[in-house]
Amino acid sequence: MSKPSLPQGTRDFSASIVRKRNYIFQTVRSVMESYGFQPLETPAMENLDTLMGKYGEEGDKLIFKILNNGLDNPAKQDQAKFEFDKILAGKNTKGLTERALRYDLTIPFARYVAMNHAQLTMPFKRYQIQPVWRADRPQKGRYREFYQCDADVVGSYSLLNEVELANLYAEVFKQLGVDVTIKMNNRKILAALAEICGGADKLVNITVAIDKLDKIGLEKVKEELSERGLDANQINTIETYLLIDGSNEEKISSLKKLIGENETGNKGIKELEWVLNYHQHNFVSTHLQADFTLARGLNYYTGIIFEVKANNAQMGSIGGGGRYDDLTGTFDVPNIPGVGISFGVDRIYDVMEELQLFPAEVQTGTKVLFFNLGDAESRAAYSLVQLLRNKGIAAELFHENSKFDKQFKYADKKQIPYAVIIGSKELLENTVVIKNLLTGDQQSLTNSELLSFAF
RNA sequence: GAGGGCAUAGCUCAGUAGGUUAGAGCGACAGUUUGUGGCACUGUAGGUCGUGGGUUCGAGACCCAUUGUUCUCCCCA
Repeated sequence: MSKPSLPQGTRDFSASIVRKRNYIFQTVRSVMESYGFQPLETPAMENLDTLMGKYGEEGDKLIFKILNNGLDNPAKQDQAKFEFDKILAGKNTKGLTERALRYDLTIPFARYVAMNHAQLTMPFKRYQIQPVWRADRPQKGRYREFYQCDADVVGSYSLLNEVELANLYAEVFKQLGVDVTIKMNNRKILAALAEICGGADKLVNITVAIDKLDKIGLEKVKEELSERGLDANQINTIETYLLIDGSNEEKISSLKKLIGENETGNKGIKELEWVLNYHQHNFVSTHLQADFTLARGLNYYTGIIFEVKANNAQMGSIGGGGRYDDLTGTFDVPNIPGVGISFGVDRIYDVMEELQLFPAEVQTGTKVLFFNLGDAESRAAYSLVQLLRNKGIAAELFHENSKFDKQFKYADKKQIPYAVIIGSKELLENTVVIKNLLTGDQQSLTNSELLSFAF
């Protein structure tokens, strides 16, 4: 047996990391619950049909497929070889694989809504926190298994959803202590820009190029636009658009001049203004920023789009989302609109680690360690341990009758704040010695005093 | 899909121009010290140098291949 190892792009999480990650999950979960979102969990695997073709050609390649069982059955080997040849010819894969690991949470959610829409109370608000898998080449901050954390509302066209989702973002990051900017734009505004630049068919080219602005800079974006077939005049218009700056109000008024009478564009501006103004007098408004350079790569967005950036950290977006019109159309259930957001848990973790935002309490494990000084002594200790555990205090009895030295070291390593010592003398008197391992102070307590001790 | 870097003890890494018996720190274990820890000191264990070939009198080091890992680009979270 060779050295055990981990599949590429996966990670083990040790205790302190799990605790910190759970702290993020719990915060997100409790805020989502307080906004009326309900939990949903879907299977790790979906039918391959459900996933294929939903993420574009590149995405299809990154779906982890699960090999069918029974392919090694001698009676079926000819069939298996025949199916394999079909795959080599680029044809269907049913004979060898018909299931795959979930690639994101959105399509499984759409599948769920399509299957259950008749029973669901609309608008339906769900959140989902589960791992997803991608056969991507791992690199910094990118893994083959990672968690997504999504909240979506389907069956409602109301902009109040966007208002609440912006609020939800602000609330979660306030609770986590991360100072953020919530950037907002509207796909309708980008669509208007495309129309002004000569045609709606240019929309995808324009959004893909603009999406890279942060990364590659204005000049490179212009080059890319040129490569994608836009002429100098059109690029000039886009540049004017990208250079719009100032406060939210100033930006919108500049944009209105540029957009002019374009109907889609004005609708988009109106929606954006409405959501921004809704938050005028609360803590959310200081975080909201109209940003017309925000594009987002995914093409299914049709209305307002979001992206969250941490203000004090070098890090890409730590959250994103937007409105899409026809989530379940691909499953033949038309006319269910939706809007959703997502939290980038791994990146949020990195930001919080960098800025040291995890509270110390996150790490507390065992509160008290009972020393083991022999069979009779440890029996007395064990019954006290159980009583403390029943009171919700994390307690342990050291399992070996080892030297003091060793038991102390165990407590140190696990950062256990209290030690309780029951020796022959204490055993006779029904008392314990409790020692604060940080200060070194110790005192003698009766057993009943120990049970009401403030740990 | 394309292109780089790295691979030596449980962990982090040294290892000069190829030359005897491959080192350090941390960690583990034991002792100083069997009812009071963290420190200190002393000692012990732990390596077929990722794998397979090749060059050489001689390879941890050089060459080729292979596997793993990591990073960049594409794409994405």
